[in-house]
Amino acid sequence: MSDSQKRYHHGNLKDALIIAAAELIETQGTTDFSITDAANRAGVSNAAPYRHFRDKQDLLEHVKELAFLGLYEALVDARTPTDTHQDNQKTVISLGLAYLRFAREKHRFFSLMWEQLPLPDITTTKAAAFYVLVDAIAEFITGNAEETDIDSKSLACERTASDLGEPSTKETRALQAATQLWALAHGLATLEQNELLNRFDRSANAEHLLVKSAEALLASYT
Amino acid sequence: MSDSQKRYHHGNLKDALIIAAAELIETQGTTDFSITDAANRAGVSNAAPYRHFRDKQDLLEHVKELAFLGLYEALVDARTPTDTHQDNQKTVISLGLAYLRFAREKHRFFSLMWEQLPLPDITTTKAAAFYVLVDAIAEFITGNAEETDIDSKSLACERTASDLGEPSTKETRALQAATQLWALAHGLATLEQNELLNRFDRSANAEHLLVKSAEALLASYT
DNA sequence: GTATTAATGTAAATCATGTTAACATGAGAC
DNA sequence: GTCTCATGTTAACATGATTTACATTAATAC
Repeated sequence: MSDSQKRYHHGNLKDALIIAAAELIETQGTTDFSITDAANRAGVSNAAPYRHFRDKQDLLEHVKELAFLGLYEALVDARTPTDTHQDNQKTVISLGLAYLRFAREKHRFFSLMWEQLPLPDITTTKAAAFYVLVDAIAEFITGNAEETDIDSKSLACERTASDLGEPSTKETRALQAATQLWALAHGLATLEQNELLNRFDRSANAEHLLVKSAEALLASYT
Repeated sequence: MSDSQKRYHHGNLKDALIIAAAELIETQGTTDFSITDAANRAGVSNAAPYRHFRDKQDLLEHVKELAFLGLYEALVDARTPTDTHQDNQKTVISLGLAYLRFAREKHRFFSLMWEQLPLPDITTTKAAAFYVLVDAIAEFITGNAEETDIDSKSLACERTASDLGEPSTKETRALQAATQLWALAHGLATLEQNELLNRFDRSANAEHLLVKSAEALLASYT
């Protein structure tokens, strides 16, 4: 009982439940899990979760938030220091590849992230992940690496829509391009998971298609 | 009791249940429905569905198949007779726009279609819908309208992977381009539903982004 | 036509699970 | 130390999926 001695109060049950739920989703093939299982895994009774979450959906939202954090981190890790315009393009593409990799390796999470209807408010981490891509593309368009402290993992999402006011034309173009790239990567990942990718053409390959498409799209911004 | 007199046997319960489930999904905002509700709506007891479906998941698969049929039809309807190469590009784009429209108007279905894990086998209608796009792009690439009876709604999917053998280079390119376009449209639709599209740039617009992207992508095939 | 059989429906029971209510415990404020 | 609130527990309860035993009808054989 060195560490796992039963205390009446867990101490950090909320996070433990989120992690337990995430593990269950990853372990069992499905995006569905039972409150009871998650509670047991966290070592508490099946009613305890209701002290921390309104209902199951609420817990699920927190798992989703965690998933978006994972995506955000995967994208941040994929960024590479850039010097030249050519490197900037490489960075953008490597973000796209990281997106594909994330969708493949965490495909249960990836499904979950887009499963339910839009919440009233966009999640913080969702915006943050999006902005990683926007920033990279903005640098590509600007054509120089006037970096925004590329190493820090601090959430880039402090910058919300209201902060922006009217976005500059250059920023608008970056947003537009980022949306196109995200859509592309997202679609490729989804098609791959649904086996529409190499069903008819065995040689089809998400990475190759992404690079080819990204080049074509970015070319229209040069 | 002109028509709705209670007979012990329903007559066409299987289809009735699929439709009932589809209606429930559309009516209630959620992709979740209860077997009981579907059964009641079809006028039978809650156990009757099990004569026609292994379990709820099985019924859901059939609803999904119906949804893909709807997509297929939406795409077929969006095709336009083509004469010139320019028209061929318009057809491709109009297919993309139809995809966006479908996702918007039937968004519960659209979510459902991509929700679960890949089935062991691709659904027939999924392949058919995909081939509508492939055909249009093949015509675009070929540069002439050597139509494949454009009016018939007969499922284009008779042609399966095994029929294809080694696809020709031209066919491979069409498949590749179709995949890119589908991915793009799918991603844009998903981002729109998740409100990532115009969150930061109010002027962002799925249709506009699709046209712009499609032009850039198709340009790389000319 | 009538008997047999398979298909299809019902009612009732079971089981899992989300959710709530009433009560218990313990940590920190005073 | 006592009070109080946050946090857990146990014991219902409700919903809904699924199964079992039985009922009804359609189809088929004769």
